[in-house]
Amino acid sequence: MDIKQLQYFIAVAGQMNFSKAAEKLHISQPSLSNAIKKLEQEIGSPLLERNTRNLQLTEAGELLYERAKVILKNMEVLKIEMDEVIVRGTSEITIGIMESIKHWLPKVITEYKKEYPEMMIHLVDILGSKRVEKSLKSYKTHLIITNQIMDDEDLEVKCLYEERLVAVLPLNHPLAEKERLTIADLSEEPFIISTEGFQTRQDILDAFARADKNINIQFEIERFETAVSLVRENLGITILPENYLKGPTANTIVQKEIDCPNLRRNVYVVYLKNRHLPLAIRQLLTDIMAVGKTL
Amino acid sequence: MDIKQLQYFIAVAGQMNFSKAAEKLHISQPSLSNAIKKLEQEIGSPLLERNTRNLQLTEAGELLYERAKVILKNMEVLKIEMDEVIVRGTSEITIGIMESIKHWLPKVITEYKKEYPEMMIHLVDILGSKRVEKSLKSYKTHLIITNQIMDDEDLEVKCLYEERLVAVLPLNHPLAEKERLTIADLSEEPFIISTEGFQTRQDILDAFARADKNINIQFEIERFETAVSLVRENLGITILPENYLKGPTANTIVQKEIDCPNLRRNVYVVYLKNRHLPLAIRQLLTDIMAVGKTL
DNA sequence: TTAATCTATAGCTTTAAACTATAAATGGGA
DNA sequence: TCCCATTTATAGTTTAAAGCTATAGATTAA
Repeated sequence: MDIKQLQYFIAVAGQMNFSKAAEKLHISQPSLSNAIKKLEQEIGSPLLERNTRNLQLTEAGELLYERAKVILKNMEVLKIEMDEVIVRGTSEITIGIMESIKHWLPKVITEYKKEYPEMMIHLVDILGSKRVEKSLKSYKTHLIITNQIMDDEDLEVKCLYEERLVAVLPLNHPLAEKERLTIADLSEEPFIISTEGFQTRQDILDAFARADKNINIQFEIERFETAVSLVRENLGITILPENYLKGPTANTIVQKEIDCPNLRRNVYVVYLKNRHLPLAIRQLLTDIMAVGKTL
Repeated sequence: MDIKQLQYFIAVAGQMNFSKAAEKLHISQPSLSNAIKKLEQEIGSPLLERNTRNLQLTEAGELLYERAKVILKNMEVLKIEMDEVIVRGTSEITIGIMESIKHWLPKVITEYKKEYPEMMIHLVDILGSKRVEKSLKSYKTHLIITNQIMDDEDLEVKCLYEERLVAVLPLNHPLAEKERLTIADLSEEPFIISTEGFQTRQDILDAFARADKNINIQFEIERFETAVSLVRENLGITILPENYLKGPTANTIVQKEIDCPNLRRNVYVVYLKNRHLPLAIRQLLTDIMAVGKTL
């Protein structure tokens, strides 16, 4: 029983048709028939009930199909890992990011590039917790930086830093004059919030619920940048992570601390626990993890 | 990258010697050298640092070694499962048991044999919780019947029945006359108990601890039969599951209920969650699980 | 330097996996 | 009912690769 035989069998069981499976495998139909026949002899039992019209898996076939899929998946992952572990002239790394880390990630990458100039870095936007999991488990991204709270035993989650969420108001907004701002103050204002699936949306809704106040949602957005534009146009107010507001944006709106100790979020770096990360990527991970201290 | 190549590499990495690995694999040394060379070409990186005196794994070699071991293990398990799923004239099943189920297991097997007369049944004694886990995970036993409390996510644990633990006294023992028996009554008596690692030992010690009473251990035994013999010879008293005492033993000692609601134990059937059990074994499992209702 | 030990190379043989051509089986439609 | 379309199996041949033996080359210990 070798890998090729399992691949052939998976193709037949997947297509439920020898001829089409053979085509997909780029071999002739008789070769495939022969290969399956040999596999059945080796196992000592038929795997398929053949009929010129219908194919059907036997009990043994069903079992082999389930198990072989897992083994082939492992082989695929092995190939990916072996490719990555090889020290080549140039190598690649893919990081899933969210927009609100723009204030520190470029600096970390600049430093990293001095040590590893040959590394090609892909930055991919990842939205929502399900995509975090999927992106990592399909081996598409090496690391993901997110504020999504992940609860999956296959994932390693490291907290980078904690930051406050602050109110964002248009210039000249009445609330900007107030000494102290509470959830109650924001309750009746037209509110701009992230769409379903974003952790920040949940954090904000939780804070309003705990304060037992209503929230008057008028806009749902996917990017903080959109939220800031809407605020600037006097269409509503919002709550954003304080670090996101650093930089040129700062003078175009008013940001104000809110009297609410729970209005905070954590930023994590997440990766697959069992994935082998080559040295160059482990180094970037270390650099990223150090960012919490310098912030 | 196929299974054979991985096997060859594992052999070399395990022996750290091409010639000895070749011998173990029953192929010539040049064939093995060639095979590893081809594997390295395919992967695109050396797996071993060669020296006529010392071999050493490269980083890629280390990674492949770890991953390949898992894949080969999966292949082995697959072969076992495929062998078992095939309906042959005669087939085998191995059950791990403890002695204290002799009062019902033979009956279940008698009934089962009427339906599956061709099944060969191995009964193996299993002592202690670590051995339960090991025996299942090495695919040596299909099912284990035990009172050990197992906490392992790979294992499926089904409770068959609950039974009382009762005091076992020699004939004419003064305590046999008492109307009601408590832990306190047993506290100073010379006590016979199972050795470390048995659930029943823990259950008894827990009961004494909860009652805040001393236990005067004089004998440690591995089999309940031994305990009963010692009691019969007036060397001490003990506590055993009530069902164990059914049958001819019953008249040679005195058994007495103890005023202690926690002095009970559960009997479980345990098997590997992800193992494919062929129909004939699933049927026996069903028969065993039905025993709790008839008891 | 030499002997011992180990891996690599060269050239040959054998095995098995692929191909093409064709036969056999089956079910649907004329 | 019979024939055709579809699909899998068989036969025979070619090609590729995996194995073998013999031997060379490299390294260390004596």
